[in-house]
Amino acid sequence: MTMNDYSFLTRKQQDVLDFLLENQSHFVQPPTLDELCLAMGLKSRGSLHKHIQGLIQAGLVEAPNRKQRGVRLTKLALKTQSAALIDDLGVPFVGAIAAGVPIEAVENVEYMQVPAQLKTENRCYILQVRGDSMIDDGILDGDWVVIEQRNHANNGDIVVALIDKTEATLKHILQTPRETILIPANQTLQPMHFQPHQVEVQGILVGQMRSYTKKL
Amino acid sequence: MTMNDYSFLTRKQQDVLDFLLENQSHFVQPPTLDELCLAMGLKSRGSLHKHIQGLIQAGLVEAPNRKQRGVRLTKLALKTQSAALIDDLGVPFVGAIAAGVPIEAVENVEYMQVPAQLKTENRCYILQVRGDSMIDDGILDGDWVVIEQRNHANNGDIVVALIDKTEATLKHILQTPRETILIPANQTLQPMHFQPHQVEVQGILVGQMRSYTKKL
DNA sequence: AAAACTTGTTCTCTTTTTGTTCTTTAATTA
DNA sequence: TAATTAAAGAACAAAAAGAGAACAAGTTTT
Repeated sequence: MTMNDYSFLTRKQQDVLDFLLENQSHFVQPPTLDELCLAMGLKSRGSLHKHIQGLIQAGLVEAPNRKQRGVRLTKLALKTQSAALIDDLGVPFVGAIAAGVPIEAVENVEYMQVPAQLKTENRCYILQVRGDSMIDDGILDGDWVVIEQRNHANNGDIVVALIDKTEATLKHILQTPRETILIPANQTLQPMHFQPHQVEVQGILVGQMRSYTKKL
Repeated sequence: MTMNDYSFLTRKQQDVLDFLLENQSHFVQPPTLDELCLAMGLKSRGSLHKHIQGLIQAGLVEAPNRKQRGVRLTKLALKTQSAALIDDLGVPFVGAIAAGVPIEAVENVEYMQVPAQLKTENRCYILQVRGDSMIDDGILDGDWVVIEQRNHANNGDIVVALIDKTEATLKHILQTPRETILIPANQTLQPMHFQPHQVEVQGILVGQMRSYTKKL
């Protein structure tokens, strides 16, 4: 199984690279040529040496250093790996959403590590909830919600809706040909009725998170 | 923050460090060079001495002290060890918790990548909530909760409590000298009163997650 | 207090490991 | 068949690891 496809690498170089990537860890000593030989089923260091040289030329393995031995991957190699395996970057936290106020964006976008279960295949982002309009659905003030970026929704979905291009809010949506209704999950609040063209779906709720120790 | 990169250590230095980390708890007193030699199968203190010097330079072993002998690890060494374990694996998902039923453990422990905001420095694990006993706190059936492993709690904390060593439940806790009260967050349910010795705290709630797409 | 023992340190010397280079051999391709 | 490529193995130098002796400063035993 090749994890990365560097077409300019030979077959054996690929194999070596894959092995290094799989067994790489910050906390383990990089393997020596002999150990790599054993792992790859070679009997001579000399044979392996040529492949390593190729990987060094490709910038995927650190240039040898008389002082620091072992075959270690470069940052480049590690970077391309994480990009290939999972989106290791996480999900961007873009701001807070309060009923009736546009999304207040954060200046420096942070990325949060989100478990796979809380996101979808498609582009997602994170908002922090302000207010109690969804409290009956167990979405409290301060919760983070994972939103899948979309411009359409099904009836009953919880959506990020932009009203009249000015106000953003998190609500249940009910769309009919004549009107669009945004329904809070809070017995003290009333559903809001709009002309369909007034409401723009910006995403649907796919995940939610809460911290009981860090409040902000 | 600098990544814990031990790659500047030589093989043997790493071996010695590993040994010290693994057996650290077994030593009443920090081991002497001779004891370490014996343990590592060396015949000369002089050989070992060089490796220890390397570890001292790396800040992983305490600088020697004529008065206080033995090889002792620094705080840094202990810290980086636990950091290595937790960061790589994520948080283990150990099972489901329903009011009045022991935790049903999953057979193959999965690890979930949890955002830093939802966990603490200490050991955490994940449970899936069954039932509606905490619904007024916005904790719904099917939610995942992140629990910090602990055996004590403060009044008002939401805890995983083991009752009479048989039933596990997620509730608010109120401890007095005479009794321990477990309080559900559900208007239709009553607080439960116990003798203090009947209730065992297994952890406190530090984070919570919900998926709107994957139900199980 | 003196002798004997521990413990960490330093030194020299030897052995082993490791990366490199080279030649030879086997396998594959043109 | 000639040319190309990959592997094996030998040889080598530098680094790392090890053994053992010697020594100083402290402990313990006598």
